[in-house]
Amino acid sequence: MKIGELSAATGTPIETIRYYERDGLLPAPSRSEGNFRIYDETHLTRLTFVRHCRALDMNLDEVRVLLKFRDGGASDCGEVHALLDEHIDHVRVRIRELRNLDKDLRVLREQCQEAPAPLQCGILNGLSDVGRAVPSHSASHLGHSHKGRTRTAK
Amino acid sequence: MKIGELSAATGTPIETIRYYERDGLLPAPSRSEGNFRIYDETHLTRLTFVRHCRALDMNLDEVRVLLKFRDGGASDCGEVHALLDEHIDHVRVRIRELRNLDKDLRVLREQCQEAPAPLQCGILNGLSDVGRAVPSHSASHLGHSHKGRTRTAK
DNA sequence: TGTTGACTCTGTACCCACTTCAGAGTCAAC
DNA sequence: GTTGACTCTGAAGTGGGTACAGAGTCAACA
Repeated sequence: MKIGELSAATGTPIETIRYYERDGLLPAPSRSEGNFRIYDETHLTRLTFVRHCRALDMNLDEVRVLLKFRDGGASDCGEVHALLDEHIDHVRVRIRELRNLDKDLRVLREQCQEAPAPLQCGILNGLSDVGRAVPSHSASHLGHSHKGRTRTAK
Repeated sequence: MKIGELSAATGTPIETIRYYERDGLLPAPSRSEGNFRIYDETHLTRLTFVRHCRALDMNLDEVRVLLKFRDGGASDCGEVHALLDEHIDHVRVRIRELRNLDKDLRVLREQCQEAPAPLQCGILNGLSDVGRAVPSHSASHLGHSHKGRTRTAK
């Protein structure tokens, strides 16, 4: 299987596959005479595993840990459960943060329902207000609500 | 006001203030004889504005747009409303995504309640399953649930 | 006056998880 | 033999900062 086929089979951009190889998540495959990467079933399964983890928003370090367990690095899977539970906590914390954010944004939005001159706009003035405390909802170890990623395949 | 005072007054790391200046979000302030940056009230207000926007999870491009309106770049603030409404949509989409993620993670977690050998662990096997579709909840333009940021001040 | 220590300066590199690009090589089909 | 799709490597860019190194500034205290 060449890289394009693996890409299509897993919905992973080719560049990402090569990146995973450089990063040690995928073992370097054998090569054809013309130096093309040739993958087998084990690569397909492993890449699928990685992509499932990523789709569940795990970072690559977490994926690395799970891969180690998958490769037989532990006698039971208690640590797998712990990692997953912690990850679930991360996600829930982030949901709470974003809900608070949503509330703040709604309050801000209501400060200017009409469309007056910007100088009178309650939104812009609200954002400039030095006295008002900055809401700290997004101060956790969790990431943004912006910036695209995980564009499935090409 | 020197940069350390501005940092304390707004809860913004010094390096971030210099970064905003480089990035054009804050105008270059005047300098003291010893080449220290000297800020006034307008810098304080502007930086506060930027930090409020960031606390609401807007990206710097959105902040730039709002700053332009704030600087008098529009006759009414309809566009401010539009930007805010769109941002609120972003946040809500991300909340929905994360809820779906949470559901998927709970399902996965239930596939292995005991702690058997990793080879029998339903979680690891579930993640490896090539047949199972990768859930595409996080395929939007929105970001991660991981990776820390916005550490308020120092 | 000298020295300490807190503060500030510039410039560069690093973080994550990719993505994009340039320029070259490979290969099957026509 | 040529076309065009595919693949290769290596380097640089993305966002929004963070983390240095090494040098300079400055007020306070002895």
